[in-house]
Amino acid sequence: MIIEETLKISKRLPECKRALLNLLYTGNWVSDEIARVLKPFDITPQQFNVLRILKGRQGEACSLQTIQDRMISKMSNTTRLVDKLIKKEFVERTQCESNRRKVDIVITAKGLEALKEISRVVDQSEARMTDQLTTSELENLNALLNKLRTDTYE
Amino acid sequence: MIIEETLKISKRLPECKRALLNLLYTGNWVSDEIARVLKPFDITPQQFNVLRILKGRQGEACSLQTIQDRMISKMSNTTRLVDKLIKKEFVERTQCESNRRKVDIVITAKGLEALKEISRVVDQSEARMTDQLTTSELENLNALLNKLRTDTYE
DNA sequence: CTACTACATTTGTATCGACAACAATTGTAT
DNA sequence: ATACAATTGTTGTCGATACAAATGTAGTAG
Repeated sequence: MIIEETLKISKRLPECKRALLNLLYTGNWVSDEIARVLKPFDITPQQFNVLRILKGRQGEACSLQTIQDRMISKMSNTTRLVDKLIKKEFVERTQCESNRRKVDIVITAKGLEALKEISRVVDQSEARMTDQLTTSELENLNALLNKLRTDTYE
Repeated sequence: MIIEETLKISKRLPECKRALLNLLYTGNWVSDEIARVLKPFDITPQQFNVLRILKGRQGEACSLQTIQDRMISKMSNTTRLVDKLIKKEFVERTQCESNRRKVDIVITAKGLEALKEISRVVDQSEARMTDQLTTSELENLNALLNKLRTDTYE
């Protein structure tokens, strides 16, 4: 269904507005679905994202700044996001030795375990959401999104 | 720049995960930019979206439910979002005559005026964000996003 | 008419997030 | 060495948001 139908917009939009609208709408469609499957595990998409980032580091510690940089949606307050993960005992925080301004965040065994379990249903959900597109269409989509973000003013 | 580079992900992701990650990241990239240009006008993307929806109705009243349905990102509390627009005198709320459960929301002259002014800078921003893609690439992107959302289970 | 269900919005509450001020540490220039 | 700026993270505050319960209205079955 084209985006104007979905949002019941009467007149046809210029292609540039259509694309951005479609991108935002589809992005929300995806993140709502992810949030929905995460809900039973009592974890937010942001928290899940952080756990994945930490797992990707294979045990190596990570500063808040590094986490921030790698998050899908940048946050203004990573401290308190990580606090929630500490409360759940999914991560641990220690002061960094070499630079005492920094903190070292690492994922715990419990965090890895939880991540593994949650990833199963997220993977399923992700596969289902993309099953309308072939691999080459997905590649095409990736290429277009990358090109879109190539801002000459940056 | 490919998404793994941008988010510094070491291993190459399966195409399906790449696409969803890219979609979410690029969606945030767009909405952050829109929020940034709206900021000086002291209006949120959501509020701006509602004003555009109401303008699209050409003076015809709109219920909260209708607004909700047409919003890019669905909200759990449209009442209070509209309250903010009322406080700014951009919209007016009256009880619907034919069905007193509903409320009629209409955009005011002041709201239309503000929307017109704000739209100028938003249009510019939108044009700039998409200037890396040709019209046919934008059409292609739209088609892929539409196809992605074609969920067989809905 | 009454009871019951569905609908549309509002309100209460608890959490989340943005933003700015603050604190601690490190780097740098004189 | 001292002063100043930059980096990194934390905390306070306030507005935004999600979610559930409540309110008021409409439709419907008996």
